[in-house]
Parts: sequence; C-alpha cells; structure tokens
Amino acid sequence: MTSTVAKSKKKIIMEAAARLFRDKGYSASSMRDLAKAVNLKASSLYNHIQSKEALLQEICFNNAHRFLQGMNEVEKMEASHLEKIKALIRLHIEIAATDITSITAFNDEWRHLKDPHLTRFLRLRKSYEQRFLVLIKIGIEKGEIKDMDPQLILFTLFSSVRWLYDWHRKDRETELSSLEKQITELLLGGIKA
Amino acid sequence: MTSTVAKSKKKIIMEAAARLFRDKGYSASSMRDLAKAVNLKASSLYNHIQSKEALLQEICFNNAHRFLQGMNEVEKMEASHLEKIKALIRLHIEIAATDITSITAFNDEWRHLKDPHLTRFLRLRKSYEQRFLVLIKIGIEKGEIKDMDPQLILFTLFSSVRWLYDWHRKDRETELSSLEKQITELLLGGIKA
DNA sequence: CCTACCGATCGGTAGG
DNA sequence: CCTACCGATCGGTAGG
Repeated sequence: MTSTVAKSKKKIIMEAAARLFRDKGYSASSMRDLAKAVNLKASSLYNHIQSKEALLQEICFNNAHRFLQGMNEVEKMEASHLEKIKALIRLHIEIAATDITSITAFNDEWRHLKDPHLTRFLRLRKSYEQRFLVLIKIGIEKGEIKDMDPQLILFTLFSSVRWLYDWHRKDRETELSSLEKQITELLLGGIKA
Repeated sequence: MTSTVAKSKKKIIMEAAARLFRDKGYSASSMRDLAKAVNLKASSLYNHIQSKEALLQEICFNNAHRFLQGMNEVEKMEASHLEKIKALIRLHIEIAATDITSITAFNDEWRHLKDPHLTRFLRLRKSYEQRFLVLIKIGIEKGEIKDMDPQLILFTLFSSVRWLYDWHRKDRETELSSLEKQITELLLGGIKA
C-alpha cells in the first residue's frame, strides 16, 4: 500500500513537471512551482524524485524509447517503403496526440540535460534519424519517393508535425483520424513520385 | 563618435544575446554569461541596454515586423494566390537563412515576454496568421489549392521551415536557392490542386 | 566602464 | 511530510 501510494504520487509529480516544462520551459520552472502544483513543500519532492534534472531525463528517455520502439515495429512491417514512412508519420502524430505535454518537453527541453545524459540522448536521437533516413533513401531508389535530398525530407517530416501540441490545446474536437489523414495527404502529395 | 561607438556596442550585445538565447534559452542565459561574451562586467551592460527583457523584446518585435513587412509586400503582388503563398514560403526561408540566431530566439523564446509586451506580441502574431489564412482560403475557393483545413495547411507550412536553423549550422554549403526550391517543391506538391 | 553590493530566488540537504 | 536553512546565483543599482 505504501508502495502504491508512493508510485502514484511520483506519477503525479512527473506529469506536473512535464506540464510545467512545456509551459514555462525547464529553466524557468522552479521546484517550488512544481511543489505548489502537487500540494507539497519543495523539500518534500525529494522523497519521490532524485533531482530536477532526473525529471527531465525521465521525460526525454521515455519518449526517445517510444519513438525507437515504433521504429522497430515499422522496420519489421511487410510493406513498401512509402507505407513504412506513412506509418512513421502516423507514429509521430499519435505520440504527439496522446501525450502532448510530455512530447513537447521532449522536443524542446532536452538541451538542458547535463553531459553524460545529453550525449546518451543525442546518440538515441541520431540513431532514430539514421534509421528513418535509410527508409527514405531506399524509397527513393525504388522510385516510390521523389528524388530530393533525403535529409531535407526527413527534417521537413519531423517538423511538420511539431505544431500539433499548439493545435490540440485550442481545438480538442478535431478527430485524430482526420488529423492523421490530412497531414499525411499534405505531406505525401509532396513526396510521392 | 561617442554615439557611433555606443551604437555598435549595442549591436554587438544584441547579437550575442540572440546567440545565447538560441543556444541556452532565455531563462538559462544569465547577464553574466552575456557580459562575458562581449568582454564586459555584467553591470556595464546596463549602460547600453535597459534590461534583460528589453533584449528579448527587441529580438521578438524586430522579427515580427520583418514578417509583417513581408506580408505587406506579398499582399500587394499581382499574382495568383498560389504564387503569393509560394512567396511567403520563400520569405520564411529567407528570414531563417539570413538571420538564423535571431529567428530561433524569436520562434522559441517569446513566451518569456512579460505581459504588456506579451499581449502586444501575440496580437502581431495573430494578425500575421490571419492574413496568411485569408490567402490560403481564397486559394482554396479559386481551386488553386486542395480543399483541406486551412489552419492545418498554415501550421504545417510554418513548422516545415523551422528545422532550418539546425540544418544551417551543420551544412553551410547547401545553397539557399536550392533549399528554397526543394522545400517549396515538397510543400507545394502536397497542396497544389 | 568598474567595484561593491542588494534582496530575491534557486536546487537541494539536515534533521526530525 | 515539514521547518529551517545552506551556498550559489540571479537581475539590477549605487557611486564613482
């Protein structure tokens, strides 16, 4: 019982931290802000967490692993490379839509990680990008995708989806499936051969 | 002479501030960091600038006005609405390419403005978005652009170009004209009817 | 342009 | 889980 209470309290703190980091940024968010958000004194937070940076680490690495997990599944698919890229666009949209606060912190605040973890994080990120790039390159070779700079395609796909966190806050009505369909259509119309 | 020296020193400070805000974020950048970057003591900065927030204000409003100025010119063009939207994409790329540090601070750090200025800034931004939106809507009515959610098109165009600041740092060789051509092709292939 | 310094706030610890 | 408190650092001012 003590353990389940402690566990859920940590989750409450994690979620409040993600929201705070998203809204004010990591540096401008104080542990006193966070404590207030979960009805504790600042010092009491440290019964549940190690440090401010540990909160950021958990957010960053949790999300990095979600993307890499998605990549694992996509690579195993029996499908054309265009289909695989569509599946990755869907992955980005779905992650952004289901955990909007966490993913925003992940996108924008990772640079505040300190160096053993920063390097580790950038390695994961680089690996994801490389694997994505391979799919694009093969897609181009097979004539499924227009012959453009693969890096340019990659970064455009990535960032095309990053405004979603803004959107979702003001318009919770738009259905996810409609969002997915329209964004995919917009992007694929552009890169499909 | 005193005046020209003071003026150029202020510009040096402004540029160092933009770089700092881009690299570490506004909140994590201290006035002591900034002073070190321009070979002064922190207190001496205040002979050239009013406050830390005033630096951010200048970055944010300067860039906001560049975008609005560009919009003025585009609206006056004698061209189809598709051409106008192409011109705006070019505008975004050119601003991003010619003043990469300032535009990044503008994109990401405006939320740290305090309230009289924050509201003013958001009003400018909203106005730019509305005018862009009108061009998209008319383009759709005229059958020049696919019939998709105009907001979705707007935000996708905006963010598609935001990764440029990363790109330019690692690959200063890619020519601007080639970048423009490829991004426009990628985006327009998707929205052109 | 500097030295000296201000009050406020930071992340975090001690001790219970 | 709290009170009390730490040293460090913050943006900025006084005074020269």
